[in-house]
Amino acid sequence: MDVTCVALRHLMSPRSRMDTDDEEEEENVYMEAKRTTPQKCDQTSRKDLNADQVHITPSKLQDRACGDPLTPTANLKMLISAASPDIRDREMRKVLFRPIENESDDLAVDEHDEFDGADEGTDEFEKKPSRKQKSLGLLCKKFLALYPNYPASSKTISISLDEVATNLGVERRRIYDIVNVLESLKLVSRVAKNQYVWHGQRQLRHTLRELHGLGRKLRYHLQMEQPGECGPRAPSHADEPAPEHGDTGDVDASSGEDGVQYKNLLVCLTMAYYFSILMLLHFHSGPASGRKDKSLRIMSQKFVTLFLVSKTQTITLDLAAKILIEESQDMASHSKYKTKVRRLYDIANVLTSLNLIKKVHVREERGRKPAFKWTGPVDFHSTSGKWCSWFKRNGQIEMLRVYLDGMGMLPFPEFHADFGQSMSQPGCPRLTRHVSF
DNA sequence: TGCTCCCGCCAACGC
DNA sequence: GCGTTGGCGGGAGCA
Repeated sequence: MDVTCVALRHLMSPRSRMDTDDEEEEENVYMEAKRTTPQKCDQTSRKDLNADQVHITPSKLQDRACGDPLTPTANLKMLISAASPDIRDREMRKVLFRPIENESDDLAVDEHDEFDGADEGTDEFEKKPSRKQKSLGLLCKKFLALYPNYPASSKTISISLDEVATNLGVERRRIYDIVNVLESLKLVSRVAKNQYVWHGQRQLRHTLRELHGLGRKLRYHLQMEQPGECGPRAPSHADEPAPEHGDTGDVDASSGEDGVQYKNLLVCLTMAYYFSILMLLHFHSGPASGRKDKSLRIMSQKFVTLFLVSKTQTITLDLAAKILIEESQDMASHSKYKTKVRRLYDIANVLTSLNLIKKVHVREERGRKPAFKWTGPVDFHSTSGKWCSWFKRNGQIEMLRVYLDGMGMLPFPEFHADFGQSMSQPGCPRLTRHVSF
């Protein structure tokens, strides 16, 4: 594949760049490709240059991307770009914003994905864009390139679906597909008709922790271990184990004040337990009862949850579809199954663009089977010890919140806010006195 | 041939 | 009524 971008170290010596073709460079190319302007350079013609020619200010080629390290100006730009995420993003947008119809190969820099090779041929303008060029995954990459991964929390980035659809040269329907999946991971949230707010991956780990907690609660992990077994059981709380995060070991119940705190802690945990049941009922509303329950958003959350509770973190679409069909208690007709799988492909494409999963193959009795492997963060589900310090610092209310958080019971940001607000109202601690056990 | 998934119809939803 | 949202499945591209 053509090397399309340079690593920083090459800025020190442009000539060495042309001589190198090792894996490290490839890796840098890949990492940088997400942040810098993807470029397609005529590598072969450049290799033909001799040493003297390299030192001559090169003529500006029509197709040469502005970051081409052969020109001093471009070198400067690249240096600035490397130092400034904003500039990198802007450069990225310049390329990605081109309508799909004119798109040829800019995203082919990503050698790790399956969009590779979508750019072959020189007379792309004559051709109808290929299926790959119009894929949801590629579209999602373009969408993601519009916004920073980790925006400053003080900055609100609004997304107008109409504008995005126009900019990316696609129908709004396709943007809905992407936005729904992003919304499931809280990378965006809907604020009004046609209007979303971009959060980026700021809350991603938190969201994953919630989903992981939910997955454990819903016993998805048991189904992942026994794929041949029947589908998800309705959440039964009668035999629910004690809360995993209820580690009270750090609390000294023997001393006077701490003893009172300890009792309050138990009250809180009891509340939390019953509250978590209520939240489960809210979040996991059982059989698909309406349009909303079947939405791509929910399906995406459940799909991600399956990865999070899976030991191998590898799931075939087949298995995921089966679990999800069982869960919604649809009759597992072939048609329903196919539809579910289609949607999972959509979701998987977006998750792949987010680098949260990647496509792999698993060996089965009847040969290889396509599957997806989780490649996203894995160190998201440890809250042990955390809530005890919270307890000491902020009292039981805040601790309760952290506990629920650890259980995956605070599914929505607005709920965090509401919860925090309502629980901090004067007199709120009285709530604990209303609970007897 | 089976897998993958784009595309757009059309119904639910909400103002 | 009309614009928005999104479920759904036909069918075409691709390996």
